[in-house]
Amino acid sequence: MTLDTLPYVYKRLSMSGRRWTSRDVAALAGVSVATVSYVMNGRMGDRIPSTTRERVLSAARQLGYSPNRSAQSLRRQKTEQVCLVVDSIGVPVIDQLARDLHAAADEAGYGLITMVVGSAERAAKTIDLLHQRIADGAVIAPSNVTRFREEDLVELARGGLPLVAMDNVVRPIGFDVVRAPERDACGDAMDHLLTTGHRRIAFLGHHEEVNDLDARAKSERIGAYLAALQRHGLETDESLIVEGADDRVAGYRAAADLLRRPDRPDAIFAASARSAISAVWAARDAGLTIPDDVAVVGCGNLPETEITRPPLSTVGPPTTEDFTEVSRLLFERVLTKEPPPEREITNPWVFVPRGSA
Amino acid sequence: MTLDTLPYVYKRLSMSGRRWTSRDVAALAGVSVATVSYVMNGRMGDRIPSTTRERVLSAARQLGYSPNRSAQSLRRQKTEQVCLVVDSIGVPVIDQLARDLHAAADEAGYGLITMVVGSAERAAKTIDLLHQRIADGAVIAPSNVTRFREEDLVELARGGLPLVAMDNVVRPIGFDVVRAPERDACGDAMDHLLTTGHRRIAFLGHHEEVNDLDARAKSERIGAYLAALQRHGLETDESLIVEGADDRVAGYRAAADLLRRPDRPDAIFAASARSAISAVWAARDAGLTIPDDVAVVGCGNLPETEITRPPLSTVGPPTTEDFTEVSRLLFERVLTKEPPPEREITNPWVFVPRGSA
DNA sequence: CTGTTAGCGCATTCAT
DNA sequence: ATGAATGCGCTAACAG
Repeated sequence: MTLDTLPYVYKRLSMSGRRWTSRDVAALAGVSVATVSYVMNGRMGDRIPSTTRERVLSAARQLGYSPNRSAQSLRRQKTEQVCLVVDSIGVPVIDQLARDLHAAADEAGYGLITMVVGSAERAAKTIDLLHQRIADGAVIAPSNVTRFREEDLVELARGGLPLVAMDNVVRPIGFDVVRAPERDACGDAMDHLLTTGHRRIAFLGHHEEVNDLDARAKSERIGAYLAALQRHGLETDESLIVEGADDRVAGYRAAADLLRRPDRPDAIFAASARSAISAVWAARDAGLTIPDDVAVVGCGNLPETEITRPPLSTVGPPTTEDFTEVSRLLFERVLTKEPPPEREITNPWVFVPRGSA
Repeated sequence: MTLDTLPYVYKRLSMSGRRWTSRDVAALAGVSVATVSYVMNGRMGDRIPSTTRERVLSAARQLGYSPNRSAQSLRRQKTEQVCLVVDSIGVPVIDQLARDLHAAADEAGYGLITMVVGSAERAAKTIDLLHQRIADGAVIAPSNVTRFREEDLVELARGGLPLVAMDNVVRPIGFDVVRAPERDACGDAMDHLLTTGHRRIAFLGHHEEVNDLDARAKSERIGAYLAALQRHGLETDESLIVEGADDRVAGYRAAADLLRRPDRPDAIFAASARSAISAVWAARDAGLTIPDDVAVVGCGNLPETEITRPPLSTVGPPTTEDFTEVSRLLFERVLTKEPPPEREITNPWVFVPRGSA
């Protein structure tokens, strides 16, 4: 039976943009929808004779049929998708996370959808979508811009959504938490700078953490910076703290401005690796020697730290970033019937001196 | 009526991880599911008395109810999500695209899901998901790694999926196409290099385009490079063509290697802006002067081009990258009943000399 | 103003 | 080995 022999109604429908359903395939193949379902899902192994199977497959191919995902999800009570929630893309560490999670999803036969949450508004919307079961599980990734409230995550988990949060603040209540002890490692780096004689240390920060007092208190990086100054009996010079200097261009401009000043800093502590790299360039462009004239330290362990001159000293995971563990936690939750106990993992963060400080 | 007064069955269900449905809310509020639906969707404006509305809302809040997205999508025949298909994240131009599309989606009340397609396998899977109507429309973004076949896009569009493809090859058959005439602009840049006396021009390329002959023929950037050499009567020196040198680290290493050679190139044409920036660094680290010792040109107009020394000459859109047009095209298709005619837009690409060449 | 009802497209028991 | 029937959770006619 070919398309030409179809009743009129089908031809009409094919024109009207309506998509084919399993019923259409069944009709064309001369079988019932159940059989179509069996064949499409490869169920019932050999219980369907290959002639029938072929007939169905051919009918499906002819119509360009593919099962409707919404209907499937509704019926199966799962979407076979997991969701990665990040607050911005283009940050190298996020890219790595996406790659690792993607690999795990592929292996489990799951899809990965990424939601970029750049504002509180979109954060709320994303929480909502997660409640609506747009995915079978989610990784909530580190947030410099937006922070998710613990209670929202708890509620999500209570609703049965497998969840892994990468966060240093929220407690693991019904979900897993992966932490990175940034504060101590940043403190080590600051100690290093201070014990090697640096007294005017500038801070290149993210957006909100510098001016929003509440955020500043919570941000481990600027928190460690401020605490270290205090610990060593130094006053903080607010003019050395720059807001929104976490990307490459802003970082370069901020560093260049700082280094042009007569009372220029003798060290720069950058909250991102990208701005630290830019600071290295700004210093070199200003004719300064690193680390003698100005020392530079960044946060985050990018491969790029090894192609700067001198190599960039950073605070971060001891080796390269790796999120296979996070992915494992998520899929353990997603794939098992009974949810595992809440887990709390702390990944190492250390100060890695490489030459720029 | 509070949770305490619920029949036993409900309490049990609340423990078993089953999620509440509109029926549960209706029961708790003492109304019908229709009313719940009306209230939840804000339909029937004032036709629902506020007392009833409040009762429903309160019941929903009490149960932590939110409508099941799969059921909603199935019933409404739309997901209210659009999909951005990219081949990798972490590429600045993609980030901008995501931002612009996100803005448009927000405005239309749509969600944006991003699918990262790093391999042919995942490309096939993504096409499949699109067929399964995981979204109401999609933007297929420029692909250095994976290229989508025209026939796949055509089939998708024939199925009624609003589609915008950013591609220089596929024809707009049932969908819109946005092009960037990279070839001519790259040719201009090469002409500039060649007419200013450069004879040994290296090429830093993406992965496949260098070694896969078919891909090389299709890639506009290396194509323009090769054509320009030929046009000016120069032989191509394969040892000056480097594969997989499109990211920052690989670009740096490749450029450093090239510049260390006794027969080092007198110019570097990079297929990405990131590798061009790395090439600038490599040249400076090698003690070479740009553009006198070695000229550098990149592809793609990043803000960063203006913080290199000297500023990076690039091939790309005349101003900064902007994808509001792409977003507009998509949502015009998504939001209108009758699909607009196929549109084919060509965005300008030019050679912008800035100092490095 | 609100309840009843009929599907949306699919997977799955239960018959045969 | 296959078909008929049921319902996943929701929306939207239609009735009242």
